Amino acid sequence: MSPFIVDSLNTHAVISARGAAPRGLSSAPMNDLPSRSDWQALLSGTTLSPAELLALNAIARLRELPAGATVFARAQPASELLAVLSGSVGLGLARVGQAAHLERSIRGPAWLDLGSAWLGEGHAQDAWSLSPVRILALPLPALRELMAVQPAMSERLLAGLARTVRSLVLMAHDLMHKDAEKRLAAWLLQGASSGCGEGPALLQLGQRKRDIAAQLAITPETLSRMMRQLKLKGLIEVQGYTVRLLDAGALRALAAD
Amino acid sequence: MSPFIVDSLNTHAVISARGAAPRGLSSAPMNDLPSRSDWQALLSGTTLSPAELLALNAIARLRELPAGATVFARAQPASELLAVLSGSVGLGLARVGQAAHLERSIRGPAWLDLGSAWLGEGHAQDAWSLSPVRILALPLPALRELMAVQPAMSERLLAGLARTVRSLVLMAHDLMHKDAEKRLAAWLLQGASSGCGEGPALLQLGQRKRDIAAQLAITPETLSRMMRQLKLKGLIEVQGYTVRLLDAGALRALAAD
DNA sequence: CGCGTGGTTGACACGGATCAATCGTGGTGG
DNA sequence: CCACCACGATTGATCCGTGTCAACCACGCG
Repeated sequence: MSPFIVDSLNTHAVISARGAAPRGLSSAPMNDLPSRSDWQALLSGTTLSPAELLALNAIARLRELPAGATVFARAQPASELLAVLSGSVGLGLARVGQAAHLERSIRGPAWLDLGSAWLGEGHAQDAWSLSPVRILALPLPALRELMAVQPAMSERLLAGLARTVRSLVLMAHDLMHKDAEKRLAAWLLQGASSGCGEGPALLQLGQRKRDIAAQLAITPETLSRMMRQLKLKGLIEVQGYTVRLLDAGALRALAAD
Repeated sequence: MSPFIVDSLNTHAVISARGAAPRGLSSAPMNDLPSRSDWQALLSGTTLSPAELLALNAIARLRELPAGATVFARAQPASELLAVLSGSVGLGLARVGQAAHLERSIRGPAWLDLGSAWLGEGHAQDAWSLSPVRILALPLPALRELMAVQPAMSERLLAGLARTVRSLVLMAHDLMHKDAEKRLAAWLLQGASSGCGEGPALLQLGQRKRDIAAQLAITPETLSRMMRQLKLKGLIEVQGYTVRLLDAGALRALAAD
């Protein structure tokens, strides 16, 4: 529940919560509108025109939520497209008494639920903030009007949904055909590439290990054991919440089907 | 490889291949164009206007393939939206020497790959026909023009992609949190509901049990054992490729999270 | 009639979950 | 300031689900 993450391997270094850390190196203006780079990250493809930006900012609604808040609930009617601008949100199945079943975590800026609004059926899963978050909502009626005027917007949304489909297909594939070690290796490689493109292949975990385990569909105990395996094999170096990929090639080979 | 499916429990009844059977009770004109009901099944929402039908038929390309043919290959550039009109297509990972890794099977009429074309990255998985199939292809450039003229078409496509996302989220959820028995129960219920809405809850399997097992991410041996379990519990009655759901309520309870 | 294919069954092995204990850390209250 | 506690991670022991391997059966086809 708490956004603060604590380590415990040998050194037990403390890392700052994502919500408390500066959100990005580029531009994080404290005004009430999403920044241009936010929009660009969400709506891929060619550069957004000033007219598009203006129209988007006109219909966008922003919400700020503390850590642990419910962003939306399963089966709750969806009338807006939702994205997380900063912070991270967990998707999965929330359960009343017990710990939630985290299935995916989305770190902003990225789409949260780009699809449910187009079907009249409500959200497919629960969503809750893992840190303080800024949520962007695009009401469907206004977006429909915008799409009628700006046909290119439709294609941007289609591309966004297509990207979601792609990542889900990949996830399903991994769940069906890869064991825990393979999935962890693949996750480390993906995290290292998307996190930042430096050479030494350093990786800040950025969330509780139990949450990482949940997304890999393994228990925290197994995650701990698999990390030790990789460490013993000399593929990675672990210091609390910092992982250094020592042999990306071998990791890739291990993660391959 | 063969479209003919043979049973073997006690009676070993023979069921006809889907490709050989009449495709539907409604309308399956033998002309070269998709029927109105095909379009309506693919592009959900409100009824398609005659103008929309005309425009779609103008850009649609049809392909007929025998069973076991490659529909598309992973990483192959995708420049069209693909659907299967009749027959069924397997999605997954084809491997040269060995049996393919079937992950999903699509029975027409339904979209096959509605997303890859919008990203410039090629298909995410292999696709091959499990029976003789009729494939519908919508070239992207022509579709773009159509979307500019008919903005409603964009929304139909978005809804289609959203439905894909929903089913993939559901699949990932099941893979993460349900054991083999739960997944089989859920699959039986889903098959019985979508297959036909009659009361007795009869279910024709319609594909090889090993293919069913592959989609449930279990081995054929485990599928056989799970079927026997459910039979012993009195939840289902099995006769070859016909399954009768005796206690849908108990099945639902078993399949629940 | 032999052979190939697909399904079922049993014996066994293994991956990963579960349960329980321990450790290190940070926060809290006396 | 320090004892105490909550929480997360780690480790070990054990159990269970499911994959693997092998044998066998039933059917259709050449």
